[in-house]
Amino acid sequence: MAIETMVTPGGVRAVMEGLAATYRGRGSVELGEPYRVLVSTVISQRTREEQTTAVSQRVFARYPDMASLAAADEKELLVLLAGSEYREAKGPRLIAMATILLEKYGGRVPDDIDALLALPGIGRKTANCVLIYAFNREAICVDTHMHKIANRLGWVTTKTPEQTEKALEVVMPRDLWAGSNRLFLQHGRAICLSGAPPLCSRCPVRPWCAYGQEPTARKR
DNA sequence: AAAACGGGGGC
DNA sequence: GCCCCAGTTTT
Repeated sequence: MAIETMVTPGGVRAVMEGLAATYRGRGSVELGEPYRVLVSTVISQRTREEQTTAVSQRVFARYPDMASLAAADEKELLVLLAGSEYREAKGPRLIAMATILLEKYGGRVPDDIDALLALPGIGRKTANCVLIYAFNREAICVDTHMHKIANRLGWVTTKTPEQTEKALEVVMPRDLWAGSNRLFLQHGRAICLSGAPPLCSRCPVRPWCAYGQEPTARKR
């Protein structure tokens, strides 16, 4: 019979501190220029970090601002996007997005969740990332790693990332929101793997984890 | 809520 | 060749 562990803000903080002590950045948030944050975050969708960085550098070198991206040739952009997943959808959406922002917002990135969500190619994950890294806002950006790990820890029992976002808003102390995504991303890549069994024996927060208590790892 | 979308890189 | 991967959109 597993020990029932109530999830509390204090318990969440303990785990977050364990992750912060382990991973790069320590849970701090590095801000960036809004245009670059927006575009690189779209590029990062379903794409590994190394490829995101490489592709973003190429795109920024060719399209340094909103106006140049709005005026981009689609074929040319598609070539630069090689290495980013779903590039054939992202290319046209990036141009459409930049065009809208140029016409309706003077080329600025809106500091508003609903305005961001209304843009083509922008969902909850990307919109919250932009609020956090471009505007230093307190938001929770739930990607697949965060969704998976929050469920494994036993913090939430949710089916969708949006449900996870809402549930975490309740149990996670607000000062930890913005930096949480980076920590969970690194943890998910290094230890708390998606497919194969997670590497629980090397996990810095195993003592607090529901999944880590199970005698035999099973998929979840 | 589940399926479609769709390709580069690592093994 | 096979499988995985910082989601978004459509059914």
